[in-house]
Amino acid sequence: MEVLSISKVAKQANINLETVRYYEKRGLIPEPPRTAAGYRIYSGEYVDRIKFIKRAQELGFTLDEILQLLKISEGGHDAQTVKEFTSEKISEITGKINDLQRIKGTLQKLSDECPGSGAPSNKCPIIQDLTNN
Amino acid sequence: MEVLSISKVAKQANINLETVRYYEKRGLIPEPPRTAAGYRIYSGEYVDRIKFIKRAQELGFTLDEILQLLKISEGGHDAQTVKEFTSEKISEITGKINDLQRIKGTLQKLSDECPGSGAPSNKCPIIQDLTNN
DNA sequence: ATTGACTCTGTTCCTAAATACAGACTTTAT
DNA sequence: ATAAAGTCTGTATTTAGGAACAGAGTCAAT
Repeated sequence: MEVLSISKVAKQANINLETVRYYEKRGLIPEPPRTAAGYRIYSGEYVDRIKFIKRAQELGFTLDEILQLLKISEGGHDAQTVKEFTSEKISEITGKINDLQRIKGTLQKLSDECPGSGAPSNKCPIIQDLTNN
Repeated sequence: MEVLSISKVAKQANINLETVRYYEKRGLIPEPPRTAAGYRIYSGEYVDRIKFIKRAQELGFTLDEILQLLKISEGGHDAQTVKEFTSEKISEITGKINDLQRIKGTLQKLSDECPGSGAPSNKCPIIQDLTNN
């Protein structure tokens, strides 16, 4: 298993070195083992975990929500808890997918209509996409 | 067409009143007409627009990105610009949808395995979802 | 064994997005 | 016509998420 210093893990995850420590403080990544001198020792799994965090953020999750996701996926919870949590998150995510698809559709239409022979009426109210009804 | 004061528009859009003015300053909503005394006069369309903004944020877009989305959808841009913008956004959105679907799948699996007869091995590394490969 | 590159903890600073406040005017309801 | 509620502009503060020091210790290469 590869061994990484904090600067290497940061570089591989394409994140600032200070942010790695910040995530540790937030509990988003486990405290890694240390060398005798106190240097943090990482493995590749940390890189994946950090990448997951960054991507989840881009998908609109806050760090607190991401922490919840990570915790629940690590097991050790009773069925009741898992059921409740997942079903709520799943419907939330389904809603996001839906809305993104609508926006995507609108952009597609906008693009298709655009080279518009001559029609200059390319006005596509994207707002309608997320108007619930 | 309904006429709304700033506090009403804020309430309907479920947003802080100050944020309405802030969005106006950022150019996210057009400057509304004013009464003789200088009070802003809104219509229902503003509510929709604000809701769109809030939701788009939840989908991971920044206010600057949302401004771009709104502008492009309002027409008046040359084909070249629209094509470039939309194709980039579309692929970005497609990526988001993809990743959300993966997370959703993992949560689903987690939930399904969970009531787990007796198996206490409900450990579902959600991180694998977004590990690009 | 000294120089340069890393890392440590702790504190400070920064940016985006929002929210709060101050002081003055306006409108509504009594 | 007066009090309460709403609004105005402009400035200041807050929060989340990070990024930047400062001062001290550590490691690797010459």
